[in-house]
Amino acid sequence: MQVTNMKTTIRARNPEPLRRSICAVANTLDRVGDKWSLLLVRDMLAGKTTYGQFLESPEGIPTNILADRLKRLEQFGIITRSAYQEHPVRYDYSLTAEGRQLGGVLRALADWGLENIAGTKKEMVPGSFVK
Amino acid sequence: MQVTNMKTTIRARNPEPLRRSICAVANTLDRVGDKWSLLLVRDMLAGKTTYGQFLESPEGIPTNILADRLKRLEQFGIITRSAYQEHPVRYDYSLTAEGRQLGGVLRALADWGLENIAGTKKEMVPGSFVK
DNA sequence: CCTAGTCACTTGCACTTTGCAAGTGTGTGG
DNA sequence: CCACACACTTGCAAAGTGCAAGTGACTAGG
Repeated sequence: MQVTNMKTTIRARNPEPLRRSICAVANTLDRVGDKWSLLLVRDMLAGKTTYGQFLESPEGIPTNILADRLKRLEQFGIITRSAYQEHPVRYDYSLTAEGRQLGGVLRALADWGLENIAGTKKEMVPGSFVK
Repeated sequence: MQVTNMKTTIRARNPEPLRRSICAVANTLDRVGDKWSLLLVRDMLAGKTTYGQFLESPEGIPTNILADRLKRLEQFGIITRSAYQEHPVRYDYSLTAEGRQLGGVLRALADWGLENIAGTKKEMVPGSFVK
């Protein structure tokens, strides 16, 4: 079918890999709309900064997914990586201003869950969602 | 099909299939934290109600995913399905009060995208996010 | 009555992503 | 030299996604 080839051609030529539409919601979901990314943002808003700390969260993110998500979020400009020591080099991760703005999304998700899913709790450091 | 029946049976019997943690954010993401669910909620907030209308959205959801997500969202109590005509039976879908409360999440996602992703637009019917 | 068309799905299958376990590289302390 | 810790990377099976094609119920046209 021609339509499929067209789509592929458009994708290959377009510098923005897979933009599903110009909708702000869809584009945001393409960056952080998966099972893990926003949980990492949550952890960073709660003060976590290192690979090891992210692994301690109760949801139990797999290590390969964690490494991949940290890369992605850095590419999107949501987090930054910097060495906090040499010998051996150890990196920590923290939110950019852009990433911190996701606090609004996190707050909305938490509010909805608290109101509509029994047994959920707001486990955050008090005030961490409040910019 | 046996597999599908199994899945359905397990879900029906087990009120909470896979709870990753008690965190409100994580639980909300387990319900709507995928690539498509929140776009369907967006469409319904914009006034769409039928299967065919959801297919018209610019993101191009595959039909099998659409059918699956409508089932899931109904099971979670976020949407309801009802026949809007007999002969032939045709169903339409609309948000429950619980589902409409996701408007807050959608608004937060849209705000973030508008501010941080170039070329995005708020394509919604004016005021549709504002409860 | 036969054919074409619409709507709402379902099915098949290739491809992609996820998740568990195990391994790797670079260092420190004993 | 050995054990250990941290921060990853790799292998591979299982699950999820997406495209295309098919199905069933019905309707309108010739």
